[in-house]
Amino acid sequence: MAQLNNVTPLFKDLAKVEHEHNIACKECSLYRLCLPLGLHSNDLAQLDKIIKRSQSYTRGQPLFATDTPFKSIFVVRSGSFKTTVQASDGREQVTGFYFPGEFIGMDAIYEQAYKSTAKALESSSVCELPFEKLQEFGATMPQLQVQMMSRLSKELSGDKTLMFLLGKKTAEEKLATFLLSLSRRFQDRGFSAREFQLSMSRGDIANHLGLAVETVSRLFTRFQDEGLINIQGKAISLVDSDKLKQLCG
Amino acid sequence: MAQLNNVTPLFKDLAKVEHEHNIACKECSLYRLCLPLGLHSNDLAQLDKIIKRSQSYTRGQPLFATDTPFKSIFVVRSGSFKTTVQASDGREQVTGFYFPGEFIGMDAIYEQAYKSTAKALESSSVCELPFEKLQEFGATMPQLQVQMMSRLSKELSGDKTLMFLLGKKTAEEKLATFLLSLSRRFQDRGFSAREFQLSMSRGDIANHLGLAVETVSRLFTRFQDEGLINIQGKAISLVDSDKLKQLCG
DNA sequence: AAGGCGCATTGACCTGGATCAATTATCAGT
DNA sequence: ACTGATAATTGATCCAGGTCAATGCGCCTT
Repeated sequence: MAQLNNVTPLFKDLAKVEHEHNIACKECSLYRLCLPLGLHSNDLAQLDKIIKRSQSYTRGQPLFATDTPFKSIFVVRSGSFKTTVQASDGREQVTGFYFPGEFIGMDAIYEQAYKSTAKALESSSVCELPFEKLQEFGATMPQLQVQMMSRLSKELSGDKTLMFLLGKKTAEEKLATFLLSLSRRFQDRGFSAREFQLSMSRGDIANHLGLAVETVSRLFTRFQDEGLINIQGKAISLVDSDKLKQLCG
Repeated sequence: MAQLNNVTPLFKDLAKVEHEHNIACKECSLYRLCLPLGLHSNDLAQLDKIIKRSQSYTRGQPLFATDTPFKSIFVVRSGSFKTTVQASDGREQVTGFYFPGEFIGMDAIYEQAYKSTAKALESSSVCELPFEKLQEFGATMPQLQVQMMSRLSKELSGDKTLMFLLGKKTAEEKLATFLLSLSRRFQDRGFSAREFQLSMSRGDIANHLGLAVETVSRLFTRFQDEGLINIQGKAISLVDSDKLKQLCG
């Protein structure tokens, strides 16, 4: 329950020590989730040199904006981010939420410009990977290229799943799926799969799932009434994740 | 109007000559849309050797099925394909349509298994790129890796756009956007942006856009009544693409 | 040319979730 | 501790687009 009331930024503790210091990749607590995985240690040392480490962002601060030139890919170090695409009429779609070890900005490689906006959801930090350097290194480190492609492919695969969710699932299924996806990601990062903080607003969740805020709010209440979850503000606890799993469709 | 009544497979003529012969990449009419773009000619010759060329598929025939091991990426040579993701309850989402020069199967790299199904929409052919070989070559041809990443990134970027469409657009906006996207792709391939054949069924279109078949059918009729398009079966002609552009939102 | 089958169209009706509106929490800043 | 702003909840109503049902149209097969 202590964790439920913990209002410090998500994952802060995970990278607490490293946050202020320029710790090397191989000492980083995110190592096994991150890009360098599988590199030889001399290659890793090389990579280490080009990474701009632990840049900090506060809640709402943009990591990059739409239509700015592409320079770097970012890896979340601590905290969390959201990405959105906008239409000229102001409508926008939250295309993803990003947690430590996840990559942001890969969809900009082709156009050589960011086609989305990334914003911090809380106090967060990233490692910046200058893409040009990454390419240079790739020439001598095929393993790095494989890793990069693998990452791109993973996001692609996730996007297809999201397309299914947006196109075919009901509101209930959407929200259940979303909660379990978060749960799994928290678990992968060594946190409780049962209790965590939602760093994004109800509005962000609704937008991401193609729903209205009111619908999300009502569903949270209903899920709680039905004993599936326990939610209080940003603190959520998955009481019956089996039932939740069934609701995913 | 002749083209409207042309019932031969889409793009057949584009790759007609090459279709039966094992023509080299640099002689291929799709060259400027395809992977080898930007490779040095000796690298290209190498690549040429590993490509399994012009395999043919008939309407409805699967290129690969969900959960089969990942071996190759495919490039459409002629005709067209659709990809779908399925849920256990039978629901499925058409995640994309693919035309000559476009890549299929890139979302399988990470999982090392296809997580979607690809089916030919008409008589079609592909070039198969064995991924393992592609990786080997990548070690000595950084340019190839860049191309691959660029491709992956392009699809990623397209998927985000599709997410916006699925999550935020009205039925009318969805269909208008879809038609113009097709139009642009036909144009890129040297065909008329105004008149073309829809190789996919109304059902496929509806599914892809997160709509019911009936809605798509009604919209086609309405667009025609309003003088925006001319449609007769699979043959469509964009009469007022400016107005159509306005409808995209 | 007749029958059959899948696809497409059209009409009538219904509903899940959006929208509108009114409170009520929550929280950041002083 | 107070306060204004922003986010979240809850209720009432509405409508875009889904569902159901009937019919029409190619197109293939014999």
